[in-house]
Amino acid sequence: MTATTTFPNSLQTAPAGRESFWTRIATELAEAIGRGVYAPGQRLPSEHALAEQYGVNRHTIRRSLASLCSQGLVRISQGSGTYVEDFAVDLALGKRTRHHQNLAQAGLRGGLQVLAARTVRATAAQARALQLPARSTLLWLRVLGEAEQQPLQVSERLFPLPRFANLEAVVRETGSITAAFAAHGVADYTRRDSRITALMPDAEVAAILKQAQSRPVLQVESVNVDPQGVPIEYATAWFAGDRVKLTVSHDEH
Amino acid sequence: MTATTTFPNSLQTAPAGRESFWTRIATELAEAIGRGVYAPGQRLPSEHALAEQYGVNRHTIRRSLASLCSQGLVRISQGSGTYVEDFAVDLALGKRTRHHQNLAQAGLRGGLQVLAARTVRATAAQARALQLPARSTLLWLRVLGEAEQQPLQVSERLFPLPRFANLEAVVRETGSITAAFAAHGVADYTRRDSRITALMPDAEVAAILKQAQSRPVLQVESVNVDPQGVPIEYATAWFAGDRVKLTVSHDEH
DNA sequence: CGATATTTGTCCGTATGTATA
DNA sequence: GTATACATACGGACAAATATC
Repeated sequence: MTATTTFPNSLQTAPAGRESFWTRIATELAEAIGRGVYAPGQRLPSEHALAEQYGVNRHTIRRSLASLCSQGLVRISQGSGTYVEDFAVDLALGKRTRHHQNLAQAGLRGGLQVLAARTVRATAAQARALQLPARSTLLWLRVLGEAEQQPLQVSERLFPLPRFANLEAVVRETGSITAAFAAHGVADYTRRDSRITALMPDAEVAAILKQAQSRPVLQVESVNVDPQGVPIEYATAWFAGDRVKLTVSHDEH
Repeated sequence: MTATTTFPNSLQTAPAGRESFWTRIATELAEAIGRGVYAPGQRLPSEHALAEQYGVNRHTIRRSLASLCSQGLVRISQGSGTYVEDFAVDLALGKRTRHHQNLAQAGLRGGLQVLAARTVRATAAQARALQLPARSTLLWLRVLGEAEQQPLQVSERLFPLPRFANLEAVVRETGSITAAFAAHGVADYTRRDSRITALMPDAEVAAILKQAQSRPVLQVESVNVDPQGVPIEYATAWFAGDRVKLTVSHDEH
């Protein structure tokens, strides 16, 4: 009963040269979902309730919801209700995790984009993970992973430096870590392990992921090794908690 | 300077029949860490400052900190300070995930505790996950997983009902799902897959995990199957994001 | 398991404003 | 100006799926 005022009940037909009611309501609902007013997985008010709330007929609300459904923002379930879609993407987390492959499997287009690059000295923990001497020189990349123009993850990746000197340029060109490794003679690589936790993003990560700082992120630390078992990458990735679900398959072995 | 009142400065020796100063301070600090007063990675006040704050000798504080360090809650670094460990527990997530085994591996004591139980009808999604007809009767358990008196996870678990009719009683007795399965003729079981995401807890989950509602949780959905591949459990677990890190090892296969 | 309430899906009809021929 | 086609919006009725007790 709060937002009724935006829709004057006196004029029941679409405004003259302006957009239609159902379009306006659809965008309002989409924005509310984006702001977290309706959290992922949560049920929207019933069509009847929304109709009353916006002061329009139930059919008008149905038109709006159908639009949101076709956009993939909500899932309509007969007899149950209309729910905010939990996750846009279901990413596989396994021995051979590849960003492009993951997206292709989900039927999405996207790639990696280098946001920043520089050379750094390894901290104690980083050096240990990469099995290098402390304070070794490393290539540091901040990389954005997108799918369908939506940011999915941002990651900070460290590579041993004499070996992968030209890596940044290749990643920028191809948008692929796999391709960059291949250009440096690493035809194949595997993920040794992944450490996953949930935390709140800092302002920078939240801004890059285009999500509210009050929404959580999945942090995944991982080490990739070449076929000889030599660590070649130590990465920390932050995934948009609302847009990503990580699936671990245990069917191997 | 807020909690000084609980420690009367006039009485400097250990209270008669009550717990010792260092134990009391240790639990207070642990609770403060749990409530997020001291965030993961943050440096605690110096031993000198804590001693002054609690009105005790620095050695008493050292005793408390040593205890917390042995419990894995803090990391003491000479010349630098005492830091809240980012994660108290590193849990393995694999084909054979067992709560007790996980805790034992981390050198912790703990178990499972049935908070609530009832029989429910399967929703469409649950029935699909368990490969059962819709609206099948299921056993529903809400289970708390603790380690060292600290809540680590709370889970909602669904079991097919004619088969596991007596499961609740055995779990209550033994504090172990594995034992309860064994009592029902399931000597071994494996996890088929896990779907992981980050989200904000509702008031109920936050209360059970004794964490602020503004701290994120890791949600893990999983399906366990018996040796014949028949689903026997569909579980959704919420882990305290600040106290748990999930490690996925990809070294199999 | 069954009865009942809730919620979405589909159909009917009516009216009005907009664009086009 | 008139006729036609189309999009939008309202009101009602019932069916189908789901939730609740």
